[in-house]
Amino acid sequence: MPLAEYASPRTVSAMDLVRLYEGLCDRTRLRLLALLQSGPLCVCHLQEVLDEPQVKVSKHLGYLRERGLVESTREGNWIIYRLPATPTFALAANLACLRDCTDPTLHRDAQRLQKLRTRLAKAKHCACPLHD
Amino acid sequence: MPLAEYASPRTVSAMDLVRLYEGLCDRTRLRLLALLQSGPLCVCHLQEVLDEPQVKVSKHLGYLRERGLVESTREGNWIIYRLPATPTFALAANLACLRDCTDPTLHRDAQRLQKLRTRLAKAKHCACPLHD
DNA sequence: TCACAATATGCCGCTTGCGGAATATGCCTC
DNA sequence: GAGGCATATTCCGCAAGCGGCATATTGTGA
Repeated sequence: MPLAEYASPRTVSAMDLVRLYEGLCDRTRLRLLALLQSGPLCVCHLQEVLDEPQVKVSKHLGYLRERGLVESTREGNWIIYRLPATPTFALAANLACLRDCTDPTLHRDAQRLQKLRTRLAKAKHCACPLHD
Repeated sequence: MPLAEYASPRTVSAMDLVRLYEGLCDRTRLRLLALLQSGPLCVCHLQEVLDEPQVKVSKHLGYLRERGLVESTREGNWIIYRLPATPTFALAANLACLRDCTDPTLHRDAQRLQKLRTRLAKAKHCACPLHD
């Protein structure tokens, strides 16, 4: 999605930027954000793709949510995480940087997510509402 | 300066990005980077504009230098800090965000720097080689 | 109401960051 | 080479981040 499509104001305070960068300065959180760029996901799928313990994924998602880098909604037992509907310009710019990032782990994550998606599309092994 | 003028590769590793964001996620460091966008500066001038203790300024500059967000050269007694000659795309993008940032402190800093520059241009109260 | 599934929270130990006081380093001048 | 200036480094104490274990919360379905 080109940056111009984001309607949020370009101008923010310095502390807004600090909060953004606090969210971005961890490898696991960058992996989560990279995955969410392909669409909303529930925690269990993020956990499966990252192959990290549930508590670790949950805490990092909470950290991102506190700082407005992701949003979440509950759907039954599941909590769906997504990128904000109208991200700030700075967030959008850094998500674009993340898309350009050539990193073996991010690449592997993307592949694992794609496999997960096709697997769920065929045989619904998961009750997650994203894959009805 | 438009982003397109930066020749550095767009692609970096995830850890490169983490190191960048570690440098960016502090208010004092954002103030330093904002000031350096108007050109190289020695520590004493940065310290004067920020009105912060010398050790604090020096440590944050060291932190930025370790992560490649600034470069430094010694000139006699003075050490001149500047933004990298060829910043990464991600750094350039975030410096642009910083320029768009409307923040009272950043604004005050910019004004203080301008006053300092004109003062030094008139009567050379400072031996700093940047103002010969 | 009970068991279960998905997710979050509290606590602990470890590491890192941050600010400040004191001290060290490097360079210049006399 | 002694003294002074600009800057960096070393400790210290404190706060915050991070990972893991255990446990709590919230919702679902029988």
